[in-house]
Amino acid sequence: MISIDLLRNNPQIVIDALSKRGEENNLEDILSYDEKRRSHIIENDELKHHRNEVSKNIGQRRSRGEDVDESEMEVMKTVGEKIASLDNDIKELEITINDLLSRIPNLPDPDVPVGQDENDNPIIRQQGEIPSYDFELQPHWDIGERLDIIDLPRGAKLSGSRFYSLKGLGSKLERALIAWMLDYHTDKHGYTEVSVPYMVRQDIIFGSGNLPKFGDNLYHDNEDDLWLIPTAEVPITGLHKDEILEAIDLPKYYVAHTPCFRREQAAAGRDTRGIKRVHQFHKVEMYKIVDPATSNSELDSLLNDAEDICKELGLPYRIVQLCTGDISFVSAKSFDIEVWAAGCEEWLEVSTCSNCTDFQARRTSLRYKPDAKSRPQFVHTLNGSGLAIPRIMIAILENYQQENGSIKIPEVLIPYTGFDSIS
RNA sequence: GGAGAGAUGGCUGAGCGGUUGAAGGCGCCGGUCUCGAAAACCGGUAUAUCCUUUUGGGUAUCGUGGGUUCGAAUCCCACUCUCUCCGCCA
Repeated sequence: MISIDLLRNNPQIVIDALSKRGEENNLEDILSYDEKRRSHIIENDELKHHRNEVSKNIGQRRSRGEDVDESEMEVMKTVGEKIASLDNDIKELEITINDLLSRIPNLPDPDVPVGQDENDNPIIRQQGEIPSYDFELQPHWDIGERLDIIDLPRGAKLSGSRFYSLKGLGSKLERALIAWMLDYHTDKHGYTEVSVPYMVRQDIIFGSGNLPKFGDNLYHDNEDDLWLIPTAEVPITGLHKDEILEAIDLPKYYVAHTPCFRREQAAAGRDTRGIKRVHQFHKVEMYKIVDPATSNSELDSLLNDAEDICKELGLPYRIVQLCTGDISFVSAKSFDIEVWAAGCEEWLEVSTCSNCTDFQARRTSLRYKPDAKSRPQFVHTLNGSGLAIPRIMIAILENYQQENGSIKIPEVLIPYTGFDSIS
């Protein structure tokens, strides 16, 4: 949610920032509803003030045993009716304003390169050489079938297309990756591990910015009105909803493993083979709640934390900055990490690290007091995958192929897998 | 799923329908005292929103949403959540 104050006082700043994202919004409507709302509040507050005075006075006279004229109360009854009707108008205006405001994306950071779509995303740096192989490489879906560790047909039998099943050492590899990543971020990077529900209430998923605009991409349980999380970012954002933190509580670093559920309606027909784009996958997610002044440097360190995982696994990767047209709805500034998958010969997005500034904090009402005397301020929140498991599995399977058809396990994982190759 | 109890400020805990934004206690902040500290004493200590914006003032908020009333923390209804017991269950 962007700040209504900013929109009121500096509409041009908002318009310019949004136009860099290629967004057109009916900001004039919001401003006129806002003006109407405020004028109603002024009128209503005066009426309420009047009513409070008269009622208090009636009470005082009653307690002194004086008579109170019935007609006086008749007059106040009509005042009460007027107040009720204004209350109602104001509430409706606020719902309208809130709904319009909640559909406006975050404003991009001034540093973010201006562009239309992913084709305008600059590559910031590349780490590691793309290895060359003197034998023919297989894509992961062939490897997985040949080694009997990924079972796509049976995954589909259970749940339909874009679901997969793992088996044997494939399952163990998945489990090892999750455990290792969690340990790495908690031990080496100072994150606190949290376990959170995978289904959340509507207000929680609104807070992270996935509703109202992106409900199509989510699974929803009608029976109990709960939403399956598309990422751990959603419940972690909600963890401190409606709280006012102390300055010494910041920064908070959280890491969580959860499954992620995505309907991927918009991606129909894309990436249909293998486990690159699926409806349910595991992910280790990093999350930061920070002092607003520090959020961009916190983004750099978040990105480094995610990169460390790629480095430790020995996977070549590159950092791509998302341009204004490609950053997500909630983000002010984002970097993607893409690892090289040697078998299908493409760069796979395994993490997006984002500074969401105060956008989610506003939606979820998450504030802090800079010091004991000052008023509460919104914190900044950041999130990034650390990392998405299936795509990392793809990269490991494809990049660590050996000439004899086996897969070598990266050194750091062996204590977790208990084996050093899959054959 | 059944039965019962409860929800008040950072915490604890009062609150006959009428100066109750809310007693008392604890905590926290500032001050007095002190060489310093503790103790004691004095003062302050919620959030949102609107108007003025230096100061200040109005309104709303006692789980949430409705209702009764000139006036609701207090009465009525619905819902949510927490706790206890029974049942079921990984």
